[in-house]
Amino acid sequence: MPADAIEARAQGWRTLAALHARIEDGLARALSAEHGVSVSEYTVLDVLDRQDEHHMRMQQLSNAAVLSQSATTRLVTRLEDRGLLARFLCPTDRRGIYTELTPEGRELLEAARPTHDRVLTAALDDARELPELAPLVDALQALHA
Amino acid sequence: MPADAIEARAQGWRTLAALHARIEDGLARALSAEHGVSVSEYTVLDVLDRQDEHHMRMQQLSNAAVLSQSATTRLVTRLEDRGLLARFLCPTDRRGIYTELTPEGRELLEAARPTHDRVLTAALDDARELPELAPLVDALQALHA
DNA sequence: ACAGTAGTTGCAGACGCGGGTCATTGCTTA
DNA sequence: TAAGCAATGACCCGCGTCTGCAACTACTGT
Repeated sequence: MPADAIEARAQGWRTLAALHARIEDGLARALSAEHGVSVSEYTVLDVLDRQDEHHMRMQQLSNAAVLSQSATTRLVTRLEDRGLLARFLCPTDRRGIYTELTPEGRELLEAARPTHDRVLTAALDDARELPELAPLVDALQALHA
Repeated sequence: MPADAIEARAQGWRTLAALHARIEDGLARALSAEHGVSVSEYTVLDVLDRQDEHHMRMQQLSNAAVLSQSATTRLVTRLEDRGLLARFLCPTDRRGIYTELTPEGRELLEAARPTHDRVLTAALDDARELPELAPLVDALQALHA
């Protein structure tokens, strides 16, 4: 592989990392301030809600949130303590534990989603103004158009 | 703004976040295992090396690494303690502090860069196989082609 | 068939580390 | 004197690693 192709990849990665950091930071502040949840927590609630059966095993969850198994346990425990989701044993394999949103969890999610979308839009528009990030923003828009 | 445009942005963000997490995780493990530096630390070394004058002020550094001022101080201190970079007073404004790579730092960076590039390439190729990430990977490639 | 045993999987707890925030201090510059 | 830059320390949080425990699976020999 030619050297400039590698450099192009590295540069792409730096761009992606920069954009990610900006968005993540904005989301973290807004979600925490307005709804008391971290980005990971919001992600878990969101993923659970999008799930067909509305429940998941811990491992799927940790995969979706890109967290370690241990971190997932703690995150779910936090959310469970706040009454936002519930654990129940998997009937067919009692090692497994399902989690599902409670009504309170769904309520918070629906309250937080506008915040999430607003901040995300703002962050993207913001990044759109920076010459080094603008191309990636556009590419992102085009992905699911 | 139409609802499906918002959903498209949200989906784009989830894709970006997922790809970012995968790459970051791979880089973190490899850089830590093979060279004993975190991604933030590598980033700082790399940014310093790319700099025209090969030195930067703390604030620029914290901006580049997306860290708080406090975290930047601690990070620089760690690297300084390991002899990888050095601090010196900014001659024109003695409130400012410049940091620059030491020969050891440059050495480590040059040893680590192949690791970085290898893992990055592998992570991208890996993501390229996943249908939900492939389009973004391609878009990233095209950015700096 | 069946009990025994080893290995695997799913989750939770303990520990250390790096990061964020806030407040304070020491210089330096305007 | 007021404002700016960096260092430092206290404190809290959340994550990763490693370890442990319980439940399940698969293989073994009788």
